[in-house]
Amino acid sequence: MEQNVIDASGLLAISTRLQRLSDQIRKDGLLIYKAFGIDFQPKWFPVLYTLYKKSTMSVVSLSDEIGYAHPSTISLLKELEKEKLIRSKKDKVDTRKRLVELTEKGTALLATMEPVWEVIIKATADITNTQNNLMKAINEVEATLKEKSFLQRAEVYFRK
Amino acid sequence: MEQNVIDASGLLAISTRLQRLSDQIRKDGLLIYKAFGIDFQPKWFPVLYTLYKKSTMSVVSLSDEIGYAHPSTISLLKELEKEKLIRSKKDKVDTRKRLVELTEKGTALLATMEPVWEVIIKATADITNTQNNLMKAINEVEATLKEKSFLQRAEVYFRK
DNA sequence: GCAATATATGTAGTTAACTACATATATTTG
DNA sequence: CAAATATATGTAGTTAACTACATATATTGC
Repeated sequence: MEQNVIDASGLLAISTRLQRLSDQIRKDGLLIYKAFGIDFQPKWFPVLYTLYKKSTMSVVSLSDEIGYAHPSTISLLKELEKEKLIRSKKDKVDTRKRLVELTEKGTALLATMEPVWEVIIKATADITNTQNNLMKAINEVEATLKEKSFLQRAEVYFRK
Repeated sequence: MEQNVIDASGLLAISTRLQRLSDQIRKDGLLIYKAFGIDFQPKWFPVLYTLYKKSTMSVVSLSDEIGYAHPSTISLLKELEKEKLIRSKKDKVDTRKRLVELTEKGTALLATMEPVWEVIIKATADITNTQNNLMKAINEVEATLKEKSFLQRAEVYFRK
């Protein structure tokens, strides 16, 4: 059981570790879509999946839903528009808003992806089905952080 | 218990979730160092901490240790050299190698950081001390992935 | 002991998120 | 109802990692 210095530093490097794992999973995700012959980038997933489930949304509500800053969403939408997977129109009631939806091509693509998602879900269940479940741990940590931020918690120990 | 579409997609979005959490923790980390009046960026942590523990290392072995691609390490080292926190010299045995070590300033900085780490360790223990322990979950998942990659696992379900 | 291969370092350019700022429209308030 | 404030979208520039490629030195194998 060799261990590197960063692992040994335990909790200190948690952010680094999370990022590394995220990266690894994303890259494998790309390979899986390729293996299925589907022209799809994992980074598109949050936007497309949300539109698939909610049909029409404004830019900001979409950003909130997927947890991205709105400029990130805008640049994804530009890319998806170029791919003709989504389109948008003005909201007639609130003209500030731009309403985004899947095109027929987009809907069709997502339909072909459903079986791939099933495979991904199974493979991910596979890897997270350990003593401490990663998805559950993330959910729990995010809930804990919502209650009281990391900084606020640190401040308590700081004063002691 | 409101839930957004991405959360509801469960395992599919795991990479996105990991990244978001990593970012949040990193930002709070930066605030904590600031609160302690320490001029330090969380991204420096892996390199500096490893040098603190191992004294002298080559660029590639350092990269392996912290799990980064070597160009990432090189650019961190450049930055740290500008800050006069590290220095480097040629290996006399293998002249390809550049040996990196902390300067006195670097060592001094890290010494002042030890109490901050304690606070960070406590605060992180706080947030990860949930039913499913995040650090343990990460360790377990990484070990599982080392055995057999995500793609290889997906391929098994693909064939079924 | 030289040719082929492997390893170490470095540079250039990419990526996918971010923050800060700008502008247009809606909503609220005195 | 006009001024002040809030919200929605968009642009520009930054960041922190990456991959691909280039070069120099070391090691291996015939």
